[in-house]
Amino acid sequence: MLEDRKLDVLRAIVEDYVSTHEPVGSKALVERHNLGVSPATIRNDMAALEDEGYIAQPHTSAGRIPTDKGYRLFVDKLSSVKPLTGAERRAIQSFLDGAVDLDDIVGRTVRLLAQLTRQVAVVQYPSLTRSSVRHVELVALTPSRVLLIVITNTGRVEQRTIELGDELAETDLGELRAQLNSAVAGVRMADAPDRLVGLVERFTAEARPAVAAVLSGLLESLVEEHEERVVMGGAANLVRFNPDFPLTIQPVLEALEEQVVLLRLLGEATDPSVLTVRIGHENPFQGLTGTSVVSVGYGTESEMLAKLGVLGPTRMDYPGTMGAVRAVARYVGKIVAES
Amino acid sequence: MLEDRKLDVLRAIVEDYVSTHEPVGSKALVERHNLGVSPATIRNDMAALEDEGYIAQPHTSAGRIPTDKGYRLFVDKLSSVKPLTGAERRAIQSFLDGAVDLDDIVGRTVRLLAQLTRQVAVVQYPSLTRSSVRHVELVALTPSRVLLIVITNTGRVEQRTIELGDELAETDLGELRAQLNSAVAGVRMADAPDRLVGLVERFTAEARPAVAAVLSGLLESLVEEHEERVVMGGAANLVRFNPDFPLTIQPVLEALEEQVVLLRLLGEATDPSVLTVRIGHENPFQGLTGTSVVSVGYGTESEMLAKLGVLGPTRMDYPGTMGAVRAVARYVGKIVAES
DNA sequence: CACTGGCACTCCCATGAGGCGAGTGCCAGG
DNA sequence: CCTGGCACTCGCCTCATGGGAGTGCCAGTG
Repeated sequence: MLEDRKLDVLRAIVEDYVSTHEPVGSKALVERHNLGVSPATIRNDMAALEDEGYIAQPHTSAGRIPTDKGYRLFVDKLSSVKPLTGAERRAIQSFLDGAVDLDDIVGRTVRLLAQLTRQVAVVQYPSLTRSSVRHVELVALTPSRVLLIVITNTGRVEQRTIELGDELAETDLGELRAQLNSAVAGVRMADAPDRLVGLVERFTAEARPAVAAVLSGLLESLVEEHEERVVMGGAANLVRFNPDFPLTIQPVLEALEEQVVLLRLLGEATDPSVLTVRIGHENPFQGLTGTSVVSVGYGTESEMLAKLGVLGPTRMDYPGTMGAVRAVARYVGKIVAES
Repeated sequence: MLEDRKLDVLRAIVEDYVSTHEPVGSKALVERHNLGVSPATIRNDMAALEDEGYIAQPHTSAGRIPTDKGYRLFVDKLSSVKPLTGAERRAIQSFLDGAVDLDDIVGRTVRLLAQLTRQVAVVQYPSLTRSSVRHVELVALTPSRVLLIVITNTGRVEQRTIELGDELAETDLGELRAQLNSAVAGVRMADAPDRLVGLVERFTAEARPAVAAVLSGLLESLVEEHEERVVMGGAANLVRFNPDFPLTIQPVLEALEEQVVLLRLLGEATDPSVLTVRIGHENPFQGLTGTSVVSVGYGTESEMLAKLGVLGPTRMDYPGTMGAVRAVARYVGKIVAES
């Protein structure tokens, strides 16, 4: 009973603080929520909550604000993901259905998430390691330089210029192209390297150095932990909807400019369909205290291709944000699977 | 004589204000620059400059700050582009030389510009319409579907899937590939369509429908007004090096998120090697008062491929910024031309 | 034992007065 | 045409003051 009410009080504090952005006091609390008890009683509960570390006072004799620990409890136990309205779902669908290619899908998703949550959106491109090779192309630039192009089934195109160090006859180039494609076309990126073993031996001794150069270039393209591309958008929301945020905005903006940081923010791979929420200090970076990240994987039913998420002040509307992130991830997953 | 000194005074005001970010008074002026006259004299000149609209007082009895008109005169008449140091040139070169493909070049250029100028950098991808075809590749996905890949001399790769509506034999496909390449390889995108006229007739009647489909796909790729891509970076600099800027930062951030706006900011096509400076209200957008844009074209010696530039507060170091922008544009032009 | 009303206390913050200092415009003299 | 002097303006910093919101504690009650 007492415990129950304490949790009610915590929930009320979080909700009020999120909507007003001001420390909330005992009197305001009983007025806005019908808790059925007097302010004095609430004060006792608040004192207890403070002892346990769920709320804090910015100054003596000010109202209370939730701590990271308080938000954590709120997210884990006191709130439920808020489903979107039908109109919102339809809007998402029609907005994403208009996409024409992968870049477009990702770009639209970022804008959509940013608009929907009024926060900063981060979307990762579908991982290369899980996609398969559709075609390998070789184009002679000069007799000793070759442009290597790898096309994946997710529509991504990887290219690199390779110095052969030696000349390679046009016929050998054609032969190599054919050999490469029959070896790896349709094969998953991760499995492709195995298929290339022993391929050098099929060429004449004089062609081998050049062939080896191409192979090693291709291997790099396939194996190399490709910097996973990440797109970010909605930075203006940082300022627009967070009037007091500007003070701490700089480290956040800096963080957002680093691809590596964005990737780490999205978190380690987990089950898709499980929302991850990192609150304040739980984030792996300095300067992101005061910032929370809501992320989730997306992909086909069977496997996760990448992640997407949203970043905003710890003082955010978690149920709503989580609902939006989850919904968008589902639609994007479907669209990527279809294409 | 009098006119000369008035211009000296304006120059001094701009320089001091840029470095201190504070209104500059007559006394400070004679102390920091050896103008050889007394503060009272300077005051008369300042009064005249104010009447003419080159400087203004934020409040009565504060120092003066340059107006947009003042900056304009400074840029046009009173300053010269500051060349970079040898160390800076070497740094640019080595940083850009490490790039492996077009995306990488553009990405590095943005980071470089942002770092060098400590402002927001904007770089446009080399325009497709001005580049030439390096190679056309056809890949049979199924007997009736072909993947068309166009590689440009600027390193850009355009792809599209084409439904033939009909089957095309592998030999015909090879023949078509050869014909296409001999027709358009090395030809400018704009001129390429002419070269394709009459090409259909060289194929057998039964192959013609499929060939025609490929041709029309290729024509679309060549002619279509491709959305010009623009990349932006260094938004954190807005906050970092402009302590008072945060107040007006929001409209700027919003503008920077719109590709279309970025494109318009870089300005209409002009001669490469001519630096464009837009100061404050000269920019075509609300909310960019207080913001200046320094931009320039880049490309090969003979023609301009795209533009790049930098955005910052009107109170910026114009000579230095212009020097950096010009130098980076030259190097990028070279690199794009070589690759 | 949990809840309540009352009360003294703390401390933030808005308000306003006062003083300092930087800078100006103007003027008379060189 | 330049200069030194001088009165004046006005932003800003500092300090003191008062109001108000909120708290903790305590004694009283069902």
